Amino acid sequence: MKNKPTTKERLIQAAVVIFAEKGYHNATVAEICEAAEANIAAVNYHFGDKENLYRQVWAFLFEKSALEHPLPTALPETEPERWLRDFIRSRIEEIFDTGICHRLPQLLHRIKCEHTELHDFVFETYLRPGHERVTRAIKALLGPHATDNQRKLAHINFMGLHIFLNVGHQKDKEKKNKRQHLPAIDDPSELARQVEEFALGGLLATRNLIQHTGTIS
Amino acid sequence: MKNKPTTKERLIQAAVVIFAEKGYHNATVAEICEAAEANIAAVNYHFGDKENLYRQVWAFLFEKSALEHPLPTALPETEPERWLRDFIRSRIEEIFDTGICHRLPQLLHRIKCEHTELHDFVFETYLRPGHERVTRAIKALLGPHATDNQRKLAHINFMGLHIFLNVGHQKDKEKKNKRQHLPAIDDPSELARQVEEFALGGLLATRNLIQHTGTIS
DNA sequence: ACCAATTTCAAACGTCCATTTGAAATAATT
DNA sequence: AATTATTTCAAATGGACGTTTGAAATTGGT
Repeated sequence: MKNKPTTKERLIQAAVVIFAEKGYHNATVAEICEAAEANIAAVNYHFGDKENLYRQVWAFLFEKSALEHPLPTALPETEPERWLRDFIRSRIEEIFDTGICHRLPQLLHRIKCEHTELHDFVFETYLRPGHERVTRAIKALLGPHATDNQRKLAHINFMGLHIFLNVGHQKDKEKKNKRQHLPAIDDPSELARQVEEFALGGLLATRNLIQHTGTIS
Repeated sequence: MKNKPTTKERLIQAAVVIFAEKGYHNATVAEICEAAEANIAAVNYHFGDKENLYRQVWAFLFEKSALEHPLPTALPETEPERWLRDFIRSRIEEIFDTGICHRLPQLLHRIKCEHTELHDFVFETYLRPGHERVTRAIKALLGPHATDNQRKLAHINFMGLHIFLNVGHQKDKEKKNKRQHLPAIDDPSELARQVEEFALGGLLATRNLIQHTGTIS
């Protein structure tokens, strides 16, 4: 009852881990094949080239994580504050997922660092829907007086929180021995709570700023 | 009255730009030498190797930017809110500096992406003092009830704002044609104002959360 | 058992890039 | 002017890595 996975499957599995830990450029085809117990030529045979393997890894991982850590179901416009809180929580649970799903934000962290068209491909293919729903929630929360520029900046500030948290977490994973940036995460839920609070506090303060200063036009 | 800079100086100048735009690994010695109008062997002759050139670039840039965009002078403990606001403003002015100084956050953005001991070197050599003063300001602002973990997380959230803003700004610079993440920055000061407001709003909300839920201990 | 298609394999190829080398050119010293 | 030290230069070296190749091994169908 071994049912050893096919070479192709083993390559994907190995590539998920190695791409996530080292990024696209620093990962070598040789080490992926070695980890998958496959020949050096296996990647090119089964996937054509390294880049296509990378795309398959994304497809595999994203599909998996979208099931376990989906976007909040409610409409972002109706209860924007609630929606944004749930969104953050989902992202943080994904970061600290103990299964395979934490490889997705890890991979995301990596790809943001390499300038390649792969980044655009990933954003357009996988990230845009979530991005647009955040946009709508923030628009609803800030109210009709906010300018597009103010919304964009608030969006950046909002997203920066969990994304940067992810960066810190990835760094901590890399160097287990050294001093850690993050608190020990005995309880991701409590951590998520604090990030939620910071994010909403920031957004509401932004709303106040906008309403009090008013805008020309 | 030409007074053409020495080869060594030209190499540094060229390397600042190229390292900042492409990062350490993607920048080649050949292109740096070409931009500096120097021979391919010039880097090794004047600096020993590529890595050492990189360190010299940091020393040069950091010194320059520390003069133009210094940390706030006040003690972080006395008026933490004021100090943190000034800190953010200084960082944002640096990001949008129109001279050479914007290369520093750009370089910082790059180095965070490459896993190399250079990152640790840079942090320990240049960034630690600023880091510690932020720590103290946040500690003062959150009050004595906050746990170390809560402070660490608040610190991450706070720093994430301008760091992630920098990331977005760098991305926008890379692909001028494509859709931009950030608002057009006609006025960095107004942008800084909104980030300040978000940051302090977030921190104060965090303080409220801590005081209301209370901590065991 | 035989043939054809698929998959695996070790070796080789080609490219990119940091670094070295040793000679040539230039500057500094006497 | 002659000698020495410094700097520049083109070419070569060597290593890393993605990809190709063609033969060998395995699998599937009849």
